[in-house]
Amino acid sequence: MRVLVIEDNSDLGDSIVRNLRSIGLTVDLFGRADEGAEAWRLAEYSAIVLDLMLPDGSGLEVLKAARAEGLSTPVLILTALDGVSDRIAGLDTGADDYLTKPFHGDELAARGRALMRRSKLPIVREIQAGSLLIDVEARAARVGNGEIALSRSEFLALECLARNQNRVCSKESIANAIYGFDEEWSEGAIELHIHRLRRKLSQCPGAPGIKALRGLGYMLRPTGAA
Amino acid sequence: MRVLVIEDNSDLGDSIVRNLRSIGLTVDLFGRADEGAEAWRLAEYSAIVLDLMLPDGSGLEVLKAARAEGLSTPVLILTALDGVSDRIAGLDTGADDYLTKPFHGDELAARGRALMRRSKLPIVREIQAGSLLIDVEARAARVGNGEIALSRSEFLALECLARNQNRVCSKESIANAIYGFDEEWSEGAIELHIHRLRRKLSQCPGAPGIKALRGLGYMLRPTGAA
DNA sequence: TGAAAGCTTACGGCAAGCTTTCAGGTGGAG
DNA sequence: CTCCACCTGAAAGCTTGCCGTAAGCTTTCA
Repeated sequence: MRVLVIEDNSDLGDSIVRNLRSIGLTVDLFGRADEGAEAWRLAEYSAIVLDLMLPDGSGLEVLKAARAEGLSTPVLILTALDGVSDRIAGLDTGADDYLTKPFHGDELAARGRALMRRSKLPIVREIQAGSLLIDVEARAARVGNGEIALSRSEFLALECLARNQNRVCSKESIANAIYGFDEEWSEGAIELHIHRLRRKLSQCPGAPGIKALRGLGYMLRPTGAA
Repeated sequence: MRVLVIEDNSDLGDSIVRNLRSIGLTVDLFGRADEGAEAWRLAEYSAIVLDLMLPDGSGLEVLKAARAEGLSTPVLILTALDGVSDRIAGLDTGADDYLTKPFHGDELAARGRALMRRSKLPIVREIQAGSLLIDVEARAARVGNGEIALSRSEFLALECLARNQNRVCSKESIANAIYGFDEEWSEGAIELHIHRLRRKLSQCPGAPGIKALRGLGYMLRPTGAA
């Protein structure tokens, strides 16, 4: 799941990013309103965190414009402690929730979760793929009783595959699940992650396998055998 | 457990903070009514200590507004010795108890404890994590019959982990359990607390372990082995 | 059969986490 | 007031595990 953060204060921005990442989200951070506007045209986000006080104009206007364009992603706005009017204006303009600065990291994570829960997107806490069960919240993958220890990248790749059962996941879409917007990545790295994932899955009897589709990508195969 | 203190006299405020902290609470201190009002919207407090004489208007009004918004946290108000009418008005407005200045630190602590005991909030007094039992009120951790001696920070960290079984606790959320709003903290310090906690837990056969999830945080593991 | 795509292994860099040490601070006991 | 025990966290060095490049091998397809 992918979240866009638009915040010019880099300390606060980093903290937000770390926090959201800690609950398993992939995060893109931008410091300016126009960059953010461009980003949400390019990628599909599950939620957006928007600071209203930005160096290049009010975040409000950008939000307004985006809603007019048909953006339906849930938006959480950040305002200064005393920006009551901003806050109200924000909610009028199409924000779904707000948070005043300063705030606790926990609070942000909780609001984020609530936001996504309320959104139309079906938030799946557990994904079942044959005998494989992925617990997104606990970041754990199980086959029967056995838990499979996965690294961050491996988990995200598997989650992407499991969310798209019987559909092909291109390397690019897997990369999008693992890496942020501006991070570089190579096909070799994806192949390597798939390789390590396969090795771990194969040690678990009954676990599904990953099939490669030449030129297209990968697919999760319901049963371990063929 | 976390407490909000709204008190403009900084000497008195500090004294209250020290006092409450000494009985194991995490405390946020604010000097103005509006700051306090924002704070209790943002974080979940177990109790609130509110001075009625504040520079920016009466604490009473703020309390009234908050109750109207649905705040159900127990509130303890502080009044001057001769502010009888204030006191009565306070209780009418939705305070749960009062204390006249000057007062003894002990008295404050005792009232605070009583307040939380009486609270309607579903405060969990005991948390079970496998063979580990945490008595929040008595600030004690037990495995079987053996009690584990923990420092304040260690206890709070463990409490945070135990409240979130099968979920990842980021270092930030653990820090939020230990430190107040404006206190600085370092990741190293959290790691250190976890380290000491682990050492104590490991000496107790059957106690759960703490698993590190690289880049995400920590998780309490139901059984010591596995 | 040759090229492209995918697979596998090896290796090194790097960041996260762990552990130890040390010093300052606080609180309680004498 | 002094002493002592304990709690706390900064600092430093060590360990671990993740990640990704690189290189060579295998498979697939034209």
